[in-house]
Amino acid sequence: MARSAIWKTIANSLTDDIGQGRYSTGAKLPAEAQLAARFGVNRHTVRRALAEMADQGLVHPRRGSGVFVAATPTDYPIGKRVRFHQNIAKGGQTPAKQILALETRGAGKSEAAALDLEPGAPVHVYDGLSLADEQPIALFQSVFPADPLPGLLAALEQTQSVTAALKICGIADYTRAETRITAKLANATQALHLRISEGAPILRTTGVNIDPKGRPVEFGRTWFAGDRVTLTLDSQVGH
Amino acid sequence: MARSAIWKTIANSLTDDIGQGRYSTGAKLPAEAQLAARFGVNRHTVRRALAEMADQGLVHPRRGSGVFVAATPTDYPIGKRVRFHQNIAKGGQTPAKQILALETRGAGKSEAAALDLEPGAPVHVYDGLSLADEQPIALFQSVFPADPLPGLLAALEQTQSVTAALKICGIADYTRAETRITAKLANATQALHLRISEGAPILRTTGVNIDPKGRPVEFGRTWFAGDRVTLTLDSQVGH
DNA sequence: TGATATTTGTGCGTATGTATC
DNA sequence: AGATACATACGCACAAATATC
Repeated sequence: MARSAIWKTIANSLTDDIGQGRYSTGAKLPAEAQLAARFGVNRHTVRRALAEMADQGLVHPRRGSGVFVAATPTDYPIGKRVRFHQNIAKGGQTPAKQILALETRGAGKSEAAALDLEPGAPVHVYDGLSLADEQPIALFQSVFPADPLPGLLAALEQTQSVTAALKICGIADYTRAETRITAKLANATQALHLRISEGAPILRTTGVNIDPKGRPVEFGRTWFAGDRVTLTLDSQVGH
Repeated sequence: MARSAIWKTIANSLTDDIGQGRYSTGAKLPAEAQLAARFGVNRHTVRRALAEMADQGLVHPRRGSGVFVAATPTDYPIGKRVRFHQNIAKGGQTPAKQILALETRGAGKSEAAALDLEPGAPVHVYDGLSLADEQPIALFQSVFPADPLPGLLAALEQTQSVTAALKICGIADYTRAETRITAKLANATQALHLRISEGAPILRTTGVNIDPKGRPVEFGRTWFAGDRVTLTLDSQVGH
C-alpha cells in the first residue's frame, strides 16, 4: 500500500494539533521555516500542507505576519423558532446585542409586501449588532408593523431582545414562516461593524416571523460574518 | 410636506423601469452622464441613486463598462427532500448536470463520520457541476458508501442524477437529515467552473441524506454561486 | 498590438435647506 | 436667535478600467 504524500501527513499532523488544542483559535502557528525544520522537509512541502488547510478554512495566512488558526464558526440553528439568545447560549457562548438605531417610519415596498401592509404604512425598525463572547456575529434589521405594537420601541430599548419586547407587547410566541439565504461580500459599513475586512464573505438571510394566528409580526434581515457562523438546519420538513 | 430627495425619486424611477421590464436582466443602463441629462440633474445625483440600487442588489456597476441590471437569483428550496432537477424545473428553468469526476476511494475522516463508516472504508465520489438554463449554478461533491451500492458509479454515469442512480441501486427515497451553510470566497478552481470571478461570494452547504430506515446514503457538499442562487426554507420544523 | 474614446470611481470645492443643540 | 452639524445638489478634474478601432 502506497503511503500518502508527505504534505498530507504534515497537514494531518497539524490538523490534529489544532484539534487537540495544542494551537488554540486565533493562535499563530510557527513560521513555515520552523515547521519545515521540525518535520525535516523543505519549506515548500510545509506550504503545500498549509495551503490545503487554508483551503479547508482551518487556518488563514497573513502575508508578513504568520499563519493563524481560524476561529471555529458558531453554529446558528435556523429552525421553526429562531431565537438569537438561545441559539448562542446553547453553544456555550455569551450572547449580547447592541442597538444601532431605533425608529418609526413608512414601510418600503418589499417590507410592506413581507408584512402584508400597504406601502408607506408605519413600521418600527430595529437596527442592531449581535455578538457572541463579545465578538460581532451579525448585523440585523428587524421591521415590525407599528399599528398593532405601539409600545415596541420602548420595550426594545429596555430589553434589546425581539422575543422579550414582543412578549411585552402581547405576542408570547412567534415562528419562522419563510427564510431566504444568499452569499454577499461585505461592504465598508458592514465590515466596520462586524470587524471583518471589506470584501469578506457575508451570509445574508431574510425571514418573516408570524404569530400563532399566522399574522406577520417581524420582517428581518440579517448579515452574518461568513467566517464566524455556520447556519444549521436540523431535519426540517418541507411544505 | 417635504418632498423626498431627488436621488430617491430617480432610484424609484429606475427601479420601476427595471420592474416593468424596460431594462431586462443583464442589460446595460444608459451611462451616468446620459441619465443625468435625461433627469436634468448632476451626475453625482444619478450616482447616489445608482449607489442605493447597487446596495440593494438591483444593479451592479462595472468600471469602464457600465451599470448592469442584476440577474434575479434562482430560488433553490432546501427542505426535507432536496432534488436538484425538481428544484430548477419548478422555477421554470432547464436543469442540467455535468460530470467532472467519478471515482471510488477510501473515505476521509469527515466523510466517514458523516456516513457512519470507518475511516478508509470505500466510498463512491461524484464531482460535478449543476446548471440552470446552461448557466453554472453550483459545484458539488457527493460521497456514497460503496459497499451497499456496487453499481452506483455506472448508474451515475448513465443518468447523471443522484436520485435516479440511487433508485437503480434500490433506494427509492431519501431525505435530508442535516444541512449546514456557510459563506466563502471563490477560489480559482471554483471561479473557473462557475464562471464567476475569484473572490466572488460562494454559498457552501454540506448535507447528509438518509434512507427511510435512517441510514446515511449520501454526504454532499455544494458550492453555489452566491450571485445566482437564493436558498429558501419554507416553513420548516425544528428538532 | 497600440492608440483613443467611453464609462465608472474618486476627490475637492461650493452652496443651500433642514434639523438640532 | 445663533451656532453647528448634516443631507442634498451642483461643478470640475482626473484616475482607473474597459471598449473600440
